[in-house]
Amino acid sequence: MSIGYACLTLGVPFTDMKKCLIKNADEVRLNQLIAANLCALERMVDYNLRNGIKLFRISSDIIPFASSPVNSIRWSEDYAFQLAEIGRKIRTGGMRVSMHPGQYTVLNSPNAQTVENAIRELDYHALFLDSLGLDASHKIILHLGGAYGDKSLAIKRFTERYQALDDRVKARLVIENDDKIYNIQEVLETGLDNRIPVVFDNLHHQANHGGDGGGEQNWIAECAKTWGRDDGRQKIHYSQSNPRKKVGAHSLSIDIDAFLHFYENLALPKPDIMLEVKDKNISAIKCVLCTAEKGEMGALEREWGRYKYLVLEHSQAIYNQIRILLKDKSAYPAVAFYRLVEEAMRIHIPVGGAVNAATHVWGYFKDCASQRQKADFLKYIDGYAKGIVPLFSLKHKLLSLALEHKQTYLLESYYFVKLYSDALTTVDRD
DNA sequence: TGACGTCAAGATCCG
DNA sequence: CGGATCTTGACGTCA
Repeated sequence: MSIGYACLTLGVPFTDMKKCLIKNADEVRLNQLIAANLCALERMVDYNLRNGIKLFRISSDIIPFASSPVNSIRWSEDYAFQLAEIGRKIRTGGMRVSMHPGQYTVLNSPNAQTVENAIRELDYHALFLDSLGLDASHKIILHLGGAYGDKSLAIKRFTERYQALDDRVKARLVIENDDKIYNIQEVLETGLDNRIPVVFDNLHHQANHGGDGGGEQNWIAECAKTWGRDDGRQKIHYSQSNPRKKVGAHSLSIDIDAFLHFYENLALPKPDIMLEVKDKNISAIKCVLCTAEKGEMGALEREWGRYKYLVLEHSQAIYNQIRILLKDKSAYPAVAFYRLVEEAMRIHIPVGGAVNAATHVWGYFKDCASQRQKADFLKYIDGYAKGIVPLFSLKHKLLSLALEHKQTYLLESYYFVKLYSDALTTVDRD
């Protein structure tokens, strides 16, 4: 059983996917982007393996405009060496990857051009995974598509077009219930009829119920039957909703107690679990460490190193509690640790806490920073305390310093993860 | 015709 | 000029 995350790796430098506008997509630009994105992918794979993350979704943006005529680069040949090397790391590390074409890849459309585009897009995804040298257990996930006023006809069109796909695509394709149109019952029927493995998505299921087939654990058990010998372990998608946003929106982070409740109810053998959550790899590590059969204290201490300034700015008291919790090196209090982290994150940042944390982080630079940088920092922290400078501007200054002075420990700190700062200022209530 | 979802690029503003 | 902030793009379906 593996737990993983989708597409983006937060808090790890130089893992961003680069893209461009279609009007700027000439051969030179596209080659730059492909080369940069493959480097980024390799960094993500390295990071995942360092952190025990064995499941990962590769962004469809990895090769920009791959299925469009604007991109005529023979990337699978020109970058064969890099692709093979990344694939070798994935295989030898025991990692499983997947890809998920977006909501605009619609195989069952009545529009012939849309279908042709969808087929090209699926061919691209299969070629990418083939170029990594990975077997058919590394999947491509797709939704059934639109309803067009007649679901059974639309499913029939999906089936016909599925059957006509290239064998290399068919070997990898799996289908998933969506939150609006096709519920798990309909997807499961389609999967059984066509021998296509089915991915159960719990949040889509909440939004779009199917039939009376019992609870989500029953559906997961039914979906298990669609996974054949060459398909690898069953996969599911797990996410929690963000109560501050409209229904169906993914949560900022995974609530560990709710996750463990779900996890413990899973029948054996447990499926691979792809988390769909805003804080991506950060929640993936949380769930990996909290379900580890024999946890290593070192891994927990590395996590604490990444969380500490973030926790400190929210609550000095919880910061102190975690330090005490982690003193006993013979224990492995992963769940207790994450409960405290979550509790800290629910506390609104006090000005004093933010100043305190920023001052701690500044401590890394006080010997190496120039006079100008020092004056700059003092100006920012003073401005923040007076309410003139926003907190994220102060943090941005510190992040620039960390980059310039190559403080790799700080660069991996969750203190700088923009998502957590944004969440404090963004209110999107429905 | 706009909302949907997503992220970074691109555009623009500001000091 | 560099940094901060706002807008656009790329896709297809559906109300």
